[in-house]
Amino acid sequence: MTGARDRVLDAYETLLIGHGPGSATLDAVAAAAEVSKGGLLYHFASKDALVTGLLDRLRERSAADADAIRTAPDGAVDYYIRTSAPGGGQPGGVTRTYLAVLRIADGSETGQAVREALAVVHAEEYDALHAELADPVLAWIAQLVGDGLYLRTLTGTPLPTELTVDALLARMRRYLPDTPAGGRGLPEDPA
Amino acid sequence: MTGARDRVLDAYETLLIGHGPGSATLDAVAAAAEVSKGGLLYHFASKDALVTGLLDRLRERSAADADAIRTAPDGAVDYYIRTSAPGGGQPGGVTRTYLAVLRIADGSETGQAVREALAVVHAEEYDALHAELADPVLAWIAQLVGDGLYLRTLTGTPLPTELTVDALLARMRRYLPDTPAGGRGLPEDPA
DNA sequence: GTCTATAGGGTGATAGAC
DNA sequence: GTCTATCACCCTATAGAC
Repeated sequence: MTGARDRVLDAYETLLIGHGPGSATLDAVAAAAEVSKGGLLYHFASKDALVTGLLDRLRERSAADADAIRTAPDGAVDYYIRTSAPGGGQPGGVTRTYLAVLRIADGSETGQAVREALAVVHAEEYDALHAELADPVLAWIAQLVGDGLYLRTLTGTPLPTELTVDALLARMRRYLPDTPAGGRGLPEDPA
Repeated sequence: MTGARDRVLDAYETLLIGHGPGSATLDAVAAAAEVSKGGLLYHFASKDALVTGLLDRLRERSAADADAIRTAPDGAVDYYIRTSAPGGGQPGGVTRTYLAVLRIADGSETGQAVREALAVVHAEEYDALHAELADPVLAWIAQLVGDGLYLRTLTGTPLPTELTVDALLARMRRYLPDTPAGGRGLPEDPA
């Protein structure tokens, strides 16, 4: 049985991703986490505290993910693109938390803290990609492609049917100086 | 003096982009548009109608922008990337409307209509890029890079200081089959 | 056409029992 | 630690004056 605190954060993430910030009320979060509203407010004294808790989780997971990017067996770009694509995130990984936090990055007062946390995540991702790619512009392009995929997930727009992440990666690999050996048997790029 | 209807939509966009959907209440929109709440509700009978009005504007502007992409003097990619970068959108252009609509793309009932409108925009952009680039995967990469820049604008994350849109475009141009002649005197890529 | 006033529903937060 | 009950507030939408 996982702790109530984590269940609450999981529920908050799920509601933010699936139904947006307007539906992620304290009542709805408590219900989804199977806690009473009072129980929720025992763990997180206010809605701001709930947001702060989610940001803390984001920072933890982002740091762990930066390591995962650096040590990914098929290379940083492969890992980053795959985890950015719709459905690519693991439960418990950064991706879900990141997508949830994106939805509360508004211009409000607490939104400021959210944006600062996101800036840190972006910088960590970039550094991890840069560590493998050396070329700053190339690292940036790789990150932007991944971020574009995040935006697709965010809006729920399906990927064009004739385009696959494998094809995307195969093409990007062409532009990269030299990714670590082997690979996972990607299809050859037909173009 | 522009019509009240357009002023209301402008104000709604501004609030969505600057302070998020939670702050874009009818009161706030009316105040920002310098109309009374009753006056606002005369033009848009409900909040849903306001959203619908914004989606209509998005569709109009997206169609116009797809043409602009196709006829851009420095090429489709140049145009798309530049208008996607933070600060690249013109007032009255798609970019602002698009960024505003992104914020209301939740999983609610009206959110469904929002997501469908966004899917149309994405498809139109892709087709316009594809028309110039021929290669589908390349068109997709160009679009994703632009979308990554949108995500940066959305979260307010500043671009890494050593990275400029000009450098990004110079590098991407290398990968493109052959962009229309001339260009705007872009700096040579130092790498 | 544009406004004021108000009804009705929902949200965040507190108090206090167990 | 977790729950129920309740308050004060804000938001959407309507009714009706001008």
